[in-house]
Amino acid sequence: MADGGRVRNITELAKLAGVSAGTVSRALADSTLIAKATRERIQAIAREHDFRPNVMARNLRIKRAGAIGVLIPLGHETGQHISDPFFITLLGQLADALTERGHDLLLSRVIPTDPSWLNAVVDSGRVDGVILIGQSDQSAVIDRLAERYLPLVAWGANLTGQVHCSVGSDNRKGGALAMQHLIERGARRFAFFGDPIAPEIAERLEGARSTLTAAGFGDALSLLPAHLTAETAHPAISAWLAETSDIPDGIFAASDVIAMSALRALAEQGYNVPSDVRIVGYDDLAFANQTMPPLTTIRQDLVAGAAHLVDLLFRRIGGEKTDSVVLEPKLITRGSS
Amino acid sequence: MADGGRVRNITELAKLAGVSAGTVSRALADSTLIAKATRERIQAIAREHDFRPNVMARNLRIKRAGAIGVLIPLGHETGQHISDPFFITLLGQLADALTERGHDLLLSRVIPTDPSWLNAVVDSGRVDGVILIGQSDQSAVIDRLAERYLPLVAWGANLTGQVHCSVGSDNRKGGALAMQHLIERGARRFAFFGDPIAPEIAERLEGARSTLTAAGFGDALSLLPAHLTAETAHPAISAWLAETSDIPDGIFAASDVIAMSALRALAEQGYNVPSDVRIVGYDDLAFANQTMPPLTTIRQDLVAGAAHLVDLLFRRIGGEKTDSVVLEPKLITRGSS
DNA sequence: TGAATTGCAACAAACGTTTGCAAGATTTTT
DNA sequence: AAAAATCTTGCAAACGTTTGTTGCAATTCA
Repeated sequence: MADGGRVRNITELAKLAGVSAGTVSRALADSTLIAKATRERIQAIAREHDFRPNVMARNLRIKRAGAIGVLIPLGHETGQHISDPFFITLLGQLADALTERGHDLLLSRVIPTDPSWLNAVVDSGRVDGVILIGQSDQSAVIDRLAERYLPLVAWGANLTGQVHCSVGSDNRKGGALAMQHLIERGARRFAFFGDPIAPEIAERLEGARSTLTAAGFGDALSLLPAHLTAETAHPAISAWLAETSDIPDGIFAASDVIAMSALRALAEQGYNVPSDVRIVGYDDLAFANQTMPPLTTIRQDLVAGAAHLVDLLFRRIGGEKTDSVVLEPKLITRGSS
Repeated sequence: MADGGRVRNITELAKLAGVSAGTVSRALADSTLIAKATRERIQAIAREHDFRPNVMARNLRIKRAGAIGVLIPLGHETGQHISDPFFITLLGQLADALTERGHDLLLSRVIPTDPSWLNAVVDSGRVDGVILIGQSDQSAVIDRLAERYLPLVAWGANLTGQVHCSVGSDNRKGGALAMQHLIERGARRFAFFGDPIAPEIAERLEGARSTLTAAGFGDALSLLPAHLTAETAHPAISAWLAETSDIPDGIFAASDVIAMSALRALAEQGYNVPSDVRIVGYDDLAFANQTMPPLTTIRQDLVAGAAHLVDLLFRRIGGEKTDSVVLEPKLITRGSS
């Protein structure tokens, strides 16, 4: 108690304890270089005055930042919002994993205007490493930085020839699984909802396409390639449905968010899911089994993904040159198909 | 281009430019104390070498942190997750508003074990101010800190006698609006889904109760007071519905997340919404008009809320002793009632 | 008892900035 | 042409830590 908050720095505390600043520093770090008696005395005084050493000064001296930058690059579409459930789910996992490792999470929603957006945060010295949630259309920029800056990992696609370390599911395989399932359920006219500008989405589309052609449905795949956020998906899909003459009976949505909007748009226009149209989503977010009907989807294990991201990042901070990780996607069958 | 990344600090750049470190510092800050010619020359060199001054050192000297701590206190229930859509929606808004003001967002999901959890982050000097998303059951702890630490604002309830500055909707009024609406739609047996341990929820319940008694339905309100997260709500509600003999025909859920789970549980047990049961939620999150049927709910304007939070915070950082803000809740009528 | 070892704490130099002050160079004024 | 005013830059002291080195006592050893 006493005069809580009086002591502003380690030197003042030292004066109070009648020792030098260095001794206080060591004492608070519980260093055995300081006699146990004085150590405990100093710690007691610190506790009494509710003193905590300034982290910034410490970090400056130590040459570490104590924080990890988590960036959400919104390259192609500024409308895409940080509150996208997918981002958020991953973010939550990251927050937990990072605090567990004693690091803070510095969140930045960044719209890459000039190509130095990434360097700005890296070179500022505020962070010990960077986790990118998604590559957007910035894969080249990321690669260029990755050549000189090790502690950087990204959620997303693992393209051939890619320099930077990524974690993501096997999107091609995921796309194949989804299409396979739709075919098995008897769908014959297919559609893909999603914007292949993002490499992940492009891969999902590729997987879907090749499965389709392999099964002999070569060109039965329509495309709604608009960039679909939680906000824009529903009107876009409604409009598309209205103007499309031959409604598909098997829809593969590039994300659960899109799938959910499709569910709603279809219901509004009087179609029944799954008897008229079957839908498969992607991600298996928390809400996927809350929809009506519950959503069949391709599961990406975000818990494992987040764990991988921070594990790889810390190994890279330690100097290791880690390889990318590709997670196995899994079909979760529910009511929508 | 050249040897990108060579220059590690301002002194090296100074050597390169043939000037002193101080001059470089001023030049990069575009201070008119430095001749325009040298200023531009130095800036050019800095650009060429892709140099950015170390933010940590700068902040230490300047005595500011350049970051705002955003804390999510999970007092009563560790199970509640950061990915709760409500938290996230607010978080996204905050991220935007803070970066706009040139501050980083330091995210912490904190489980208050000992009562110094708040002091720990405040006294560490890592942040210029703190925004709490929700008070959980820690109102007393928050108040105690608020007495000595000005730059602190919280989303949540504005209790009488409360010391700390808060932003939130008029929960009592919101509760009243919801109940009023259910009554008008013809409901006669009411239920409240939510845990009044959080002060906000308690106020919503109070508002609902007093409206009910005023309308002459004194004790027609059943309570499902379990703590309801996105994960736990559905099973809890399903169980409650199964064991309750006289199902209510008007449900007021303390949050949209709970309402959504209720929608699903009711559908599964064969009830029709809104003809059998009417439901009103709280929050008006993005997904509220995506449910089937779309959710009638009490809207909290989170965009305005977030704007208020950062505005108040920065005024407090500037030394002003601001008052709390109470937002007007608004009934949004949709298909579920 | 004198020398060698150990334990403890103080000193001071970093970490990479910013900024008040002072000094040298240039221009303006009288 | 000398004095005053103005520009421009360098110097050095902070900011609050951590940590290698040094010095002094107290202990152990021969």
